[in-house]
Amino acid sequence: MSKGEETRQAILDEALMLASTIGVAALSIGALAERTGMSKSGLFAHFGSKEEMQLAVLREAEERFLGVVFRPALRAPKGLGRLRALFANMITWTEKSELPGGCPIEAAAHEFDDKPGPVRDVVAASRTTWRRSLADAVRKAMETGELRQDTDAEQFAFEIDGISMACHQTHRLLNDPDADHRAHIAFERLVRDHLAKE
Amino acid sequence: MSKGEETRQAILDEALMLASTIGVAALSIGALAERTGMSKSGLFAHFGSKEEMQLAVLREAEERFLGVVFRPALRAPKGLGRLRALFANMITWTEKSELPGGCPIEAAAHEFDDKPGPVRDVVAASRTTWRRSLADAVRKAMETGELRQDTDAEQFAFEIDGISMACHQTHRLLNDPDADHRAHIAFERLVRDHLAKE
DNA sequence: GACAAAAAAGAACGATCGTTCTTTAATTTA
DNA sequence: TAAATTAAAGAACGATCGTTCTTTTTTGTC
Repeated sequence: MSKGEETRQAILDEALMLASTIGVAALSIGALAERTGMSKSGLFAHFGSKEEMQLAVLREAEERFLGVVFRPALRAPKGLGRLRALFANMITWTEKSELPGGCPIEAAAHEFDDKPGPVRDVVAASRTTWRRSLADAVRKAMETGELRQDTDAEQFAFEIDGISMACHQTHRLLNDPDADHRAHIAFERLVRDHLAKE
Repeated sequence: MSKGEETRQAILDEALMLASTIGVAALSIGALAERTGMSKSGLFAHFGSKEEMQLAVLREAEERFLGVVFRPALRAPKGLGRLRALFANMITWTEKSELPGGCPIEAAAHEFDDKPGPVRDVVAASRTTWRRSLADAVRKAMETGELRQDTDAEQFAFEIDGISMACHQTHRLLNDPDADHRAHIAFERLVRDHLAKE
């Protein structure tokens, strides 16, 4: 890894932590430069524009998300077990990744949902892909016969996402330590409602 | 209503629309002044500080929320009917209120969850109160015998909030017109799972 | 170790930020 | 309508924003 790539990675590490707490939209070149001990122009040169920096941060966040949430879940047995693993990883991923303020993609989803442009496109694509991954896992659990055949996989994914967001808000804004527990209760109710008769 | 109050209200009207699309944190005195056709200093004088302006916007948003979501639902029969009304109003309230970018409180909840201060406090209090209102409605539906006695009202409120957030994201970021429909399906599944045996 | 290439710093730009003054205009009260 | 009060404008402030230059330093290659 060349020196350039190395510092770029160091910048992104710091940027992710910062974006986690203040959001992607509020990321400023100056603040990030100060955090990394660089000059504004030196840091700027790595991206060429603020927008490119935001895109790089989101791509990095997505890669980490996949590495911490999606890929580890593939080791779980295909079907309901894997779906449970995906959900559990989804709930805890920011803590494991030392992102002190929650998921940057989730933050960006709110900041850019009314702001057309490349950043919004990347965020929307990321969430769409993730929804599809969840729905695929649900369908696998239908194929194994664990979930009912008339299960609506997209609806299932929709509800999982909702539980995750409620958990996030309950945990981060309302400071309720029971948030994760509530999330699991909600998830298991969702599963039970779609369980195939044994 | 004096001239001062009148323009202050006009400012808040515009501020809410703007906050709906760009968020409460991104609200700037200058942009708001331009939108209302006022000078920066003239507008500024109505609040005294940016933070006070943000607080005023959030208080105004909450008041409208209560006026569009909560109070109308009180006309529905106490119990499950009222709970359904609360949920339905919750889903559609920003459209009815001509807030083109969704709920400003919801936006602020994400922007300020890691930013201690009066704004965060107001947002957190608002969400807590709303959760409590939902839980109260659930308990009323238990008293009427419509919902099971062992229903966890706080858990119920948690899940309603999740459905609402998933709906918001599905609608606004993913541009899926089925979002509201999915939300209602999720809600009715939630209700059915807690229905008392007839 | 010399040389080319890459990385970082430094300085400056116009713009906008929140805020503070002073001055003018509009409104309310007497 | 005159006076007193309030509302709004105007100008300026230091700070920060993203970005563009030029210059210096560091890195990789022969």
